[in-house]
Amino acid sequence: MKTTASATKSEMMLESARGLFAEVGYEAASMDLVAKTAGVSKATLYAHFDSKENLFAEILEVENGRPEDGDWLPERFEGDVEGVLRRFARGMARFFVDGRGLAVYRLFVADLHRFPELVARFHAAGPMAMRSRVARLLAQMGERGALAIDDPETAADHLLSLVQGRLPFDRSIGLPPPSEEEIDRRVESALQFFLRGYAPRNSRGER
Amino acid sequence: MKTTASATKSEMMLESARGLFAEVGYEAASMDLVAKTAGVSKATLYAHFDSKENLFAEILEVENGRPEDGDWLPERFEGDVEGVLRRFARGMARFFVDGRGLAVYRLFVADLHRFPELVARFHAAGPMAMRSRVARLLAQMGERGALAIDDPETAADHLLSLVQGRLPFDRSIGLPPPSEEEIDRRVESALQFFLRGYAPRNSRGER
DNA sequence: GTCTATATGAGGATAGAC
DNA sequence: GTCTATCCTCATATAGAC
Repeated sequence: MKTTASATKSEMMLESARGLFAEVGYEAASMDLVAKTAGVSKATLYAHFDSKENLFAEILEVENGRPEDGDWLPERFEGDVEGVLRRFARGMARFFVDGRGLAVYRLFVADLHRFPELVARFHAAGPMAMRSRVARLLAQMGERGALAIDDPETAADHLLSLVQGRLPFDRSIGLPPPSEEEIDRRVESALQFFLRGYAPRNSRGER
Repeated sequence: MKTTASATKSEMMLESARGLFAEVGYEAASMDLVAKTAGVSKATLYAHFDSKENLFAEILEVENGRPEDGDWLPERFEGDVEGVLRRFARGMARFFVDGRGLAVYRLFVADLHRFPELVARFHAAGPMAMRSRVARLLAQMGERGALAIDDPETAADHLLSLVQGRLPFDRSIGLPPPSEEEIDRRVESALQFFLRGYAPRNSRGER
């Protein structure tokens, strides 16, 4: 079964490259190392991917565009606002402390500027797609009067900025991950602040 | 005047390295290029700085630790809260769109993890020092009853996260700078949101 | 498709003359 | 202190056999 064997090696190479790029960045992930980790020769690696840049682009596209498989970002709002937003905020905070969000964040900031032709596309497929989904959720909460949302996109920016905070930055520079309790503490204070700022207006039009 | 000539060459080298590191990052800023840009030979460069890592550390320490010379972050609070915070927010947004803040942000995220022994010190001297100054300012506003600040450090995190938002990230990956109007629009919405969330409580202890 | 072996070039660092 | 010329390592990429 040639195809199966081929597919397996292909997947090994992709998987190795994915892990190495995310772990050590573009420069430090040499093709030698990728090949060695995947258990193939460099020539084989180059037979599948024309160049290192090419390999990088393919990996990043998959990582970046893959919809978040966690169950913390629902497609539509049901239930109580605070519970839904807390679930989302906790999931996203962890996504940026140890998960794929952190890996993509580092690769974007450290290396994406070298591939100007990829910037717009990846930005739209990654960060902007996430913002759109959050904005849609907040808009639904606004429509039901559970929050006072004038501009969903801006509100989404505010929520995302607050929940991420310094987490991806601190992690990227090499600081150790905060404890679970510390993450939840930060998430909770950001969440309560967000809910205060976007609380529905009362009958006199005040907050 | 040997010393003057020496000092001049020294400064040329430092200035070139500073600009190149900030512009293209650690890897892409080769010692060949630094020397060429400074108008000296590589041997001269190495006579002044033992290694590239050494040069990087010296540059980053100066850039990072230099107190912000802009006049948008006052040492102590006087005047009206909204005006002071608006001035601060606008200054900081621009600092992270085109200024030294952006350069330091990129160097930190992209390259600092390679120098584990520098992380803690630079983090304390840079981002944490900024946070402390903002926290002090917010604490003073809280003491005068102009804002409801329970935890100044956390409030400072919230303000900094909101004002920076996606700006340094977007700029780092290679997106063009937003217009002046766009910056001010984002700053204003972040500011109004912050003021809502930290508005002083009324006589019944409500917001 | 996959391997071993190698071409080619870039970049960090140094030797030795002045 | 400063230069020119050079060493050496390592990384991308390829040639050629199987």
